[in-house]
Amino acid sequence: MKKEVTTLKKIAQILEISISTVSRALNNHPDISHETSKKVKDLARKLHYMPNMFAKGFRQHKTNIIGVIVPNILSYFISTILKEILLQAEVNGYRVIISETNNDVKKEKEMLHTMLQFGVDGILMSLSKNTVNVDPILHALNQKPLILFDKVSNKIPCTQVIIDGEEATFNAIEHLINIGKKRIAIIKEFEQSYNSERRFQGYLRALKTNNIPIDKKLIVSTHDISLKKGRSLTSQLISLKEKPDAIFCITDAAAIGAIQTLKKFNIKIPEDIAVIGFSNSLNSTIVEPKLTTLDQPGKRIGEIAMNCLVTEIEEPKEHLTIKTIEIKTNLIIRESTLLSI
Amino acid sequence: MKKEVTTLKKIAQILEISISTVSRALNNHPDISHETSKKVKDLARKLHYMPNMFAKGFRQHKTNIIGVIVPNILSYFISTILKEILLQAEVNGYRVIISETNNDVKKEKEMLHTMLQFGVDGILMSLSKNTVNVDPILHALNQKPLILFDKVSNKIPCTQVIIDGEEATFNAIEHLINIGKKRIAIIKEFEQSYNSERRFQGYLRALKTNNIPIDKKLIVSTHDISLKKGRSLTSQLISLKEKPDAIFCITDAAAIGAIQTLKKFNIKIPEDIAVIGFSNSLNSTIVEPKLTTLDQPGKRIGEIAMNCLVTEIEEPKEHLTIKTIEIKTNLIIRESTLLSI
DNA sequence: AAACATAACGCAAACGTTTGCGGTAACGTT
DNA sequence: AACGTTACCGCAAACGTTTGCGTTATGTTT
Repeated sequence: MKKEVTTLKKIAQILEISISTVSRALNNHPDISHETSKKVKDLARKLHYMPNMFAKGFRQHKTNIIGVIVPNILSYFISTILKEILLQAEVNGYRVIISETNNDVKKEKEMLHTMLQFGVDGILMSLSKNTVNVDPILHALNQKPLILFDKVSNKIPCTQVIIDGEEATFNAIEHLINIGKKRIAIIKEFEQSYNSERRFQGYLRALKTNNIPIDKKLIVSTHDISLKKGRSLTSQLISLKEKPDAIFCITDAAAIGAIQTLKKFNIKIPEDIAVIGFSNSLNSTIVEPKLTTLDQPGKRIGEIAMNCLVTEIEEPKEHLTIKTIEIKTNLIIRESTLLSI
Repeated sequence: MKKEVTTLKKIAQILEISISTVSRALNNHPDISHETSKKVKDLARKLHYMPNMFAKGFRQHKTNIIGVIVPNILSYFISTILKEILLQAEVNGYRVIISETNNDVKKEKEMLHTMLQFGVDGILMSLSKNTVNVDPILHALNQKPLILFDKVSNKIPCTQVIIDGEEATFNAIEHLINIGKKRIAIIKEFEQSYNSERRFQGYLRALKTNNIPIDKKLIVSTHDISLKKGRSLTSQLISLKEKPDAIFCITDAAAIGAIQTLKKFNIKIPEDIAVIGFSNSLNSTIVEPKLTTLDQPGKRIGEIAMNCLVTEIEEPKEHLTIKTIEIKTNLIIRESTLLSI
């Protein structure tokens, strides 16, 4: 199992030169003659020399590891982001440690601590659902570059990368209005959800802009949005005296639940009630009718977040970088809002 | 940004004792008096002491990092495994570095190299689709504990954790036979896919056991199984003179494609043609009719793989551990095979 | 009282790498 | 001939931690 490991020392001994020369040769230091440089490199290759990352990281206080903390790895959207983060990390010569909080604030704090202790060069993080005390994060931010994505908080002064949910929702609602819908319901989360709240703002603005009165009965909220909640809240909506003629859900899962319930009660989609989701998840094209939804470009988020982080790591500023990058998104129109006129 | 960092040295200076004593105190070495031990620990806490992992790993040649290499992180099944790996890693005090190969053999080799160079304590790996040259993996296996899961190869002498696809498929096919199906088609991958091949063996055995002749026209293969391929291969199947009365797909995605095509041609599911998939993915309950499928307990795989690896790391043997752990799975019967008799 | 055991701690080396500084030789310049 | 320059290389310290061994003081046994 154990293998003889080649070090600079060994190479130096064989070649009868000093360790420093070997080190410099391998790092292309100009002080080394082309001849020795070549000898060293050849031997290093032959002996399968691998620099000991620990000695290296130990010396130069740089680990080339980036920590990523997300609530739930099972989410397709998150996976998309992770995929791109991994790619960009590789391109930039970093490795990635991933941790999951499962929306547990205590764990979130622990993971943050572990990562710092481990000496990551920077942190990419998506907050868990009920992070109220941001002190641990501020503390981390004080030590290493940290960037928030998707699930963010305006209480934390750092670079944040998010989807422009406000405008996205605005467009989606206007699309519903354009196809003649007037009683547009929304299924959302409670106020503490940043994303939900922004989407709700877009909903309100679209209605206001188009002079449609706001009916509080058409605004329903839940703590844990899901397919099941989509179903139950939809039952609630269609039992109203004045039914909605469209339902906007801040999540594809909820939208699919809505569709299932509507079909169960033989309500025609989109003629009677149109449905829009949010995410452009895989399921949105499997469900029938296919779901109109808002694309969530996870790739872009991952790409931007990672590149911002690398910049902050490699070009450290005196003061914290505070900026919010909002990524525009597209409405993908499918059968659930496609009126065949 | 930079923060004063507390080291053993600093604590030692303040307390006017030696560094070794501080180290031992924090590591609960018996040589240290309870009194000093307490003083040290108190001060350490007060100064937010964090052991420098690099100095530590450097000293004891142990990183407490485990490398995970998978073909594609976007797969729900893989995500499930990863989720459990992360959990078990945390429980056992390890951190996890994840890399994606995207089924690129060259990248696979690189990742392996990087991980070894980085000094991971062990590797968990799922092979990419077309890994033929296993030398790099053998080389890695020679240096550190390595365990394969899901996508494995019998050319590599190590612990392997897989789903018992043979028996699973056998059960699925027998289920089809039990509901009266006789011309059972299979949509699979070409021979080089280990998993596909094992499932195919189960298919053959089930037919043989039940004295059903094998019709080669009902066996279709592809290199890249997917939803689209599920569609096209199904069109191919239903254009046969003697149509199948059931289709078994080695993948949920392909099965959903099959369902879509069957519906398009107004073929009744399951009366005319029944469909079974493999994975119990999220989509399998969204599609209509809901898909009968085989559960893939990713959680179990992740759990077992991780625990085996930890054992191999912490209790090293002289010889390589060679064993294959096959996890049984359940048939989940849903509408796509539910004949309402 | 001598010999020994024990508890508690310090010394110093070691892990593999990087790097500032200094040194040597060879050459070119006045 | 004396000096400056350049190219190339080695010495040794440093990073923070662990650990074998040595040391001291104290207590215990004969």
